[in-house]
Amino acid sequence: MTSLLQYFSKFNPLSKEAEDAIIKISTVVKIKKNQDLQPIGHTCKTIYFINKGIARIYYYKNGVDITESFSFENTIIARVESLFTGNPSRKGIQVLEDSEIIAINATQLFDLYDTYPEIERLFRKIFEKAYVDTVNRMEGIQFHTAEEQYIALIKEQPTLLQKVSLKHIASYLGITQVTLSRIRGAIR
Amino acid sequence: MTSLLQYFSKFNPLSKEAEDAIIKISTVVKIKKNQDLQPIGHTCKTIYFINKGIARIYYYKNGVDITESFSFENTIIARVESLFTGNPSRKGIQVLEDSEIIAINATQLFDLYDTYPEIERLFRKIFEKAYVDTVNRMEGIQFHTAEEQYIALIKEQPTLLQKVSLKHIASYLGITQVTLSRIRGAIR
DNA sequence: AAAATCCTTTTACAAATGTTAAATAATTAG
DNA sequence: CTAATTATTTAACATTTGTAAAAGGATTTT
Repeated sequence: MTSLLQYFSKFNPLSKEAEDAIIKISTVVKIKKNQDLQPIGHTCKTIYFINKGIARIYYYKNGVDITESFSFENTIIARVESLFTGNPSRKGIQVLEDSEIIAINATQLFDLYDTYPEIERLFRKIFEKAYVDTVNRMEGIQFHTAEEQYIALIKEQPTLLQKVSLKHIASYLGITQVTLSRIRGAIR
Repeated sequence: MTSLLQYFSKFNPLSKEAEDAIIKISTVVKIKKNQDLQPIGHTCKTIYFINKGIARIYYYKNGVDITESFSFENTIIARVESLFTGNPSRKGIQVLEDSEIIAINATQLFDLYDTYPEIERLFRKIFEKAYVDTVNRMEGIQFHTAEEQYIALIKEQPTLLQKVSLKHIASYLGITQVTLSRIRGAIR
């Protein structure tokens, strides 16, 4: 759990009691490549922290597998559109290599907010940052070409290319595999 | 300020003292059509609530005016990618008709978080909802055609069409005016 | 090691969108 | 009210992206 506490301390340092309270509602999960951490259709009541590995949020659009986002080591992953609304999610979380994940029980976490304002503040800040990242990514999607985005992606996340299949990267960029292949060809 | 307090109460009812504390750091602004509420380049230190009117967040991409989002009566508008990071924003907020806006001083608001955990909770919930809306909109942008989005837009926000020029709607949808005209022609 | 499966690239063609310019419609300013 | 400006539509053509199918690589399974 050290990496998790270290991650937290970057947002909002916690008292020992608050740290312990979070650890008490968290479990470590080991999960094999290509397995679902959470299946499509369930209501999200867990916030995950990736200790080791890579995960993606995905869903099906007209029968086609779409990757909504990737998450890397030492980051949080959650389907917020279910977590914050209580609605079942049409999205699943899948692990793309053998991974070690910390699962934080969100129901119990939200209860802790009443006792520990510092925990509420911590997660407020964590999700504010995630919100900002999402706004910035939306700008990318909407107003940059697929080629610009692909170039930015391999610059900012070079490991992604080695670990994730191109079809997932293509759907993440909102284009087909064929178009991504063409872009790769054009760059060379 | 009644409408603002009513808006708050839907997220997290406040004590009288907390309400007063927020009112104390808020001012009412009247602003004429097409004026900037906040210009491009400034660091966002204000959260706006639209009492009356319509506003949009916009910026320039290769010299072209792009609408990132619209906001309607009885909603909050803020450039979160500046508000939460302290970075200057490349985006501006413009009003699209004569409007009445409540401006909440964000610096002072964030200070209130220490004294009033209920206020911190209120804005946590407000921005959690905004985050969810953004995630859902991103899904729309990336995986629905412009025509699907336009049809959804006029269904969900029929007033938009009467009040906003088509070029703003086009850039909001990530397409050119010409393409939007074709879509409108095809629907008829 | 061979067979089977999955991933990636390539090709040919179709469909959608962008660009530029002109024509028409609507709105604003004097 | 008219002129000027701005907004919207239409047209012709170029470019991009999608679709479907096939071929070539790579990886996994038996």
